[in-house]
Amino acid sequence: MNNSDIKILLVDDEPDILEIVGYNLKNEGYKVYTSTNGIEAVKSAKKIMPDLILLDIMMPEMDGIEACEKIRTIKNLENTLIAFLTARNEDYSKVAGFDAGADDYITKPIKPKVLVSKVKSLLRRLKAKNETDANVIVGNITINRDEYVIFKGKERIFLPRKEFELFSLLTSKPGKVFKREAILDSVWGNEVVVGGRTIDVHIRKLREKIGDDYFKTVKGVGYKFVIEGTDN
Amino acid sequence: MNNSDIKILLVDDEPDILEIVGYNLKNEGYKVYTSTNGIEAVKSAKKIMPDLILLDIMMPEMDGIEACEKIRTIKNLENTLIAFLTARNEDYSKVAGFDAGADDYITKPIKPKVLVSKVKSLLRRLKAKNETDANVIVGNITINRDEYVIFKGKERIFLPRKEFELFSLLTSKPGKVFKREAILDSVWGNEVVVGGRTIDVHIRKLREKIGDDYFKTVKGVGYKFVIEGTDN
DNA sequence: AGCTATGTTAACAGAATGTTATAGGGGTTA
DNA sequence: TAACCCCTATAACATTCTGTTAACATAGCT
Repeated sequence: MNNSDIKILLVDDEPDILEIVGYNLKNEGYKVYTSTNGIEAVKSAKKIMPDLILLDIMMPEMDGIEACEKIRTIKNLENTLIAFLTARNEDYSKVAGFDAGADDYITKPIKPKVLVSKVKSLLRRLKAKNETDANVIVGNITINRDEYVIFKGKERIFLPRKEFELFSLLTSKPGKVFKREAILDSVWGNEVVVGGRTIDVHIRKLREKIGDDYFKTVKGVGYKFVIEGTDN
Repeated sequence: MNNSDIKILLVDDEPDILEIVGYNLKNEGYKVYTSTNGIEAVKSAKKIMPDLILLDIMMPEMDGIEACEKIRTIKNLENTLIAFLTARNEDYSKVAGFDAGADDYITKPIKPKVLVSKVKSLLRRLKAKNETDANVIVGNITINRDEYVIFKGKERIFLPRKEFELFSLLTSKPGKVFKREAILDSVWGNEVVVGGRTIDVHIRKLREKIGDDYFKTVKGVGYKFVIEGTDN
């Protein structure tokens, strides 16, 4: 993503701030849009779909916090980052305690370099956020390797390590039969030797936690994961 | 920030060094650029805007120290790290005492592993530097990196360095499980070796100060930070 | 029935982590 | 400099959880 593809909405009631900050951001190649109050900001945000919104807290009409809350309710703006601009001497607690859905705050007076640095940092976070959503989805099951958690629909299921690895393996190719030997190799490693029933017990636990129907036994061969309903 | 986003400018008049060092750095996924003298290096630096410059001291045309000083006067390169490459028998004091603005120095002969390790360490510092001015908000927790202070709601909590670093890391991606190994790398540095229980004790302290529920253990893997209430 | 492969359960052992206390390093104050 | 405090790491012990196994049950096939 090129900088010129990145849209930043800058909201402040002081024209000076808009100018200075806007100038610096444009210099970095970002597309900059501005608003001077909360109401306008919310409208603009809907239209523009910015990647990042810099929001002054103290504003006429609608203050930054309220605006932030409004924006957070807009579906398409879920992935938009929001950072508050606050005067240094404003009580942190005002900001900190406020669960308005902001991702960061930047203290005034604003130093251009610091600002740019923060913006970059924020956008890196956005990028990371988008990239790491590398969740595997099979049927109504979602596997999040990052968080070591799986979802069955909206139900969150925690699996201990070995179970998670086993599940991970089976779901990596739904419908494919994994031979016992192959499972041992993959989950336990070729060096480790465990008794023959160990796999069965783990399958049992998976069936217990996730549902019997997802795991099909192929006698004399191994196991396979099948997507709900289908007989893959 | 992915490794492939990181640019390293390598400056030395010996082609062999450029090749060997360059090879090792590329292997780590960094983008590597080279120059063979100081003048060229300064020009390249302006264009490339590298994250890190490895600068030989003894060079024709313009030596490393002078080049370093020039580079330090360039605005956009303020955040660039510079490390000197020095022969082991050169007087350290010349280098160390020299206030040319270098961030580190690496002694020749260069051992690839040591080099890579140092580079990683330097880039960690860069990252830390960039993130220093980010006040992150996650759930009802606010992190002020400038002052090594966090807020839980309106409660102000002070954390010592290591604890803060650890907390900082975990909160950088709420929900994500950080493996012990990764935590050591990030908070302690890959060179430092500390006992296995150290992480646990630090986690313990964080739990004590911030709340048990925020830190979840994933046995055999690591720890993750979860936002209050949610089970992320 | 008898054989084989898998299902199921509970219990155990050890690994992994939780917890507390303590020592040493480094800095600060009197 | 001594007395003190804080941070950090480690040791030592407590606790929890996982992985494995044994033992028995069941199913399908010849």
